[in-house]
Amino acid sequence: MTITPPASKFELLQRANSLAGLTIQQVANMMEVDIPESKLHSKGWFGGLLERSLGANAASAPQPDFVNLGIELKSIPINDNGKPKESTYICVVQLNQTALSTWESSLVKCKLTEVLWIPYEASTNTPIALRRIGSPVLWRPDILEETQLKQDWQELTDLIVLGDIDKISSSMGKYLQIRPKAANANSLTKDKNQTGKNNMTLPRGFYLRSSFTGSIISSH
DNA sequence: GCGTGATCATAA
DNA sequence: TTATGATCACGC
Repeated sequence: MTITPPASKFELLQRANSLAGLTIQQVANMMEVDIPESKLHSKGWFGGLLERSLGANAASAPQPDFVNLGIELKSIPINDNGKPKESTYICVVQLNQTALSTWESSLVKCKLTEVLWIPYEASTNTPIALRRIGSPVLWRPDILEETQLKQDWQELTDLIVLGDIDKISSSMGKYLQIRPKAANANSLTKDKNQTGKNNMTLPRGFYLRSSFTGSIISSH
C-alpha cells in the first residue's frame, strides 16, 4: 500500500486525526505489513510505518519529512505517566562551516520550524500490537522556545567551532543536547570545521530532551 | 560513511 | 528511576 503525499497542511492533519485512537495493529493491517516481534532489531519501525501511512516524501534526505509543506513528522512514545519515554532525535550534527555558521541556516532550525507530533502508547505492559495512537499535535516553537533552542544550539556550536567537540557532554543544553549517533562507539567522521591531522571524531546528533517534548505534548 | 527512523543498556 | 552513552536497521 502506497500513500501519496498530502497536498496541504489541512489534508495532513485530517490523515493524522484519522489515525488517532487506532492501534498499531490496525495501522499495520492497513499498510499490509507485519509487526516486528521485538524492537531490539527494529528500532525505527513505527516511525517508518507512520511516515508511509501519512505519505511523507523526504526519504532519508536532511529536510522535513513533508518537503512541500515544510513539516517534520515525529512519533513520540508515551509511558504510563503520560510522559515521553525517550528523548527525540532531531538530526545529525553536521561538521562543516556552513552548518555551523548561524542558527537560521542550521539543520536543527530547519527541522524544528514546524513539527507534527504523533504520541502513542509505549507502556512496556502493553503488547506493541495493542498500543494506541494518540491525537496529533501540530507545533511551531513560540518565541520563548525558539530563543532557548537557539541559545542551546549556539552554546554547543561555539564549542564545535572552537575545536572542542570532544568536550561536549549530553548534560549540556536546556532543551537541546548533543549525543552520539553512530553505528558504534568506534565510528569516526571527519570534522570539516577543523584543519589538521587529528580531525576525526565520533558522529553525533542533536536530540530534544523529554522534559521539553513532554511540555509540548501536554500543553496541546 | 552519511543521513534517515529511533530504542537499548547500564551507570549514577 | 532517569539520563547518558551505545547501538540496531536501512538506502544509497
